[in-house]
Amino acid sequence: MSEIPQEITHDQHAVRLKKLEELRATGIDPFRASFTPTHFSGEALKLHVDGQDNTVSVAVAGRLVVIRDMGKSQFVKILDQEGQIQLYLRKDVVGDEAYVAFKKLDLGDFLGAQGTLFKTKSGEITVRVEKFVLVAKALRPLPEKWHGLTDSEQVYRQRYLDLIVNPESRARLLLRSRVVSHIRRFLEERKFIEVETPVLEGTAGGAAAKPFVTHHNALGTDFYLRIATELRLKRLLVGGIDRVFEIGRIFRNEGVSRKHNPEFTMLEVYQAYSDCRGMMEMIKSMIQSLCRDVTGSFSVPHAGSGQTINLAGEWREVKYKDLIREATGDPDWFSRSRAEHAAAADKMGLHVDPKWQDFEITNEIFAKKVEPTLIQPTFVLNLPRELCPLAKISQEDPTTLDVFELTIGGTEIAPAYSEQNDPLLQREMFEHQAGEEKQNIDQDFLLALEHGMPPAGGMGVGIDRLCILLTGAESIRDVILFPQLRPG
RNA sequence: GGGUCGAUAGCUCAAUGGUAGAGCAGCGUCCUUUUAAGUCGUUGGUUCAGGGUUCGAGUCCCUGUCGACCCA
Repeated sequence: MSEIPQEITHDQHAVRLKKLEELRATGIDPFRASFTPTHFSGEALKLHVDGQDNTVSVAVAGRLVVIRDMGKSQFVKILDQEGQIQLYLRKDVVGDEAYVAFKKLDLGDFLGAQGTLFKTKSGEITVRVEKFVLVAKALRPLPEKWHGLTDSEQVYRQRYLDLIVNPESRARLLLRSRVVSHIRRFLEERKFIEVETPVLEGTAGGAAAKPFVTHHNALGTDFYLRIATELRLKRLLVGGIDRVFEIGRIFRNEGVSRKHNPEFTMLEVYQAYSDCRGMMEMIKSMIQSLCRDVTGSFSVPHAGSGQTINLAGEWREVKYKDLIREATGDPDWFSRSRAEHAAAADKMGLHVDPKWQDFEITNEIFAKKVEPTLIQPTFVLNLPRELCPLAKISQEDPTTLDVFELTIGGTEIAPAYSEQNDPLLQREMFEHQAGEEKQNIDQDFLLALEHGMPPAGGMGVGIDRLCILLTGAESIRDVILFPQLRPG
């Protein structure tokens, strides 16, 4: 797109500036008017009693988004936080002078209006305006009313316009706030305590990801922006906070795509005396309560597959190794050599990096051939032990971990572990990490573990991805108010 | 990082290499229950930027900027 105009660049802007000057010439400062609404639009609409027109008086305020001028009367609509409400103005009610002033208003202006509620012929509850005031002038026009704003760049860069003219965007982004709020209440009811831990860290641990680096001038030190909150929250388990969570912004210095924003929001929850199983119950209850209380539906469309995701009832549980055996059609997959795995992966059309270790080849098959097919909610259990150094080893199969990955719509929504609390084993797991992706070792975290950490279940939930799932959005950018773009 | 596609009026979109248009918005008119209100008239363009080809470029070529999608 072209640059956002800063100067007077078109006639509509010039016309509005002229109107502003005219207002000021008559002693009105359209940016200093005071007005106190009594109700939001949604509240006002509920006050009308059927069959009793013009008995309830309200004062509402909002942005003028529709004008239907009918000569000596007008129907207009204003938009506030709760949505639109229609206003009806008559020349014989407000008076000649005020009516002329009203006609000079522009779409986009903020308006305060006081009047009584009635129902129109076609059944719309409307405010019959007695008094109004221009509370803030808009100097630039709104996007087109029917198509709204479709230019994706402008939608993201000028989100305020998107919110004004695209009701579906507005609903989707506001739903996110309700999701987060609901999660807080859900966890608080279960006696979890919300904390805030540092974004700036000396060691970026808790995950394998490239961090952003920044510099602290006074301390003369580089810091990393956190890539997970895990190691801080586990220190709090050590410190005696048995049920703890953080809904925190995480930063990863990696690609930007439909599924990735460099900063995103993750819920991490840790519960002492619980485990991976406990986390399974919790995530299922959490998501199902969101369906019940926030979105109002247990089924969501999945754009990629055309399927409908059903979040109700019990969710499938399946072991990682079984999924791999199924995908490769090889019941003895895990007793074969790296060379055989590489050949098989190649045959499946996958690119195999020669540097990869054996488990990384298998995991590529999982990522490319298995995960995308897991549309309905699926707990993938017993991941190979190389994949995460922070989880407990499974007792039934010591080559695997006591963990799950909840996958819905072909995307990982929440990984969870029975947390490793053996400090010696933890150190060993860190030091013997395999493969390309290695976590940094946080020595103070190991020291904390040596003081003793209760057994615990822990889980990370990608809030952005959860919102994509719940809203049927096609991109992470559609659930983030201001997604990252190249500076324009 | 690589590939494909895109950028034209405030917005949404047209325009065989040959005079840049429409709808909405704006401006002016008519209309006192409209629902994308309707009616009559009308203003508005550095076609993303910079080069090139051509008698002639919104259109073809090159470079760049920004975006979308796919791949790594």
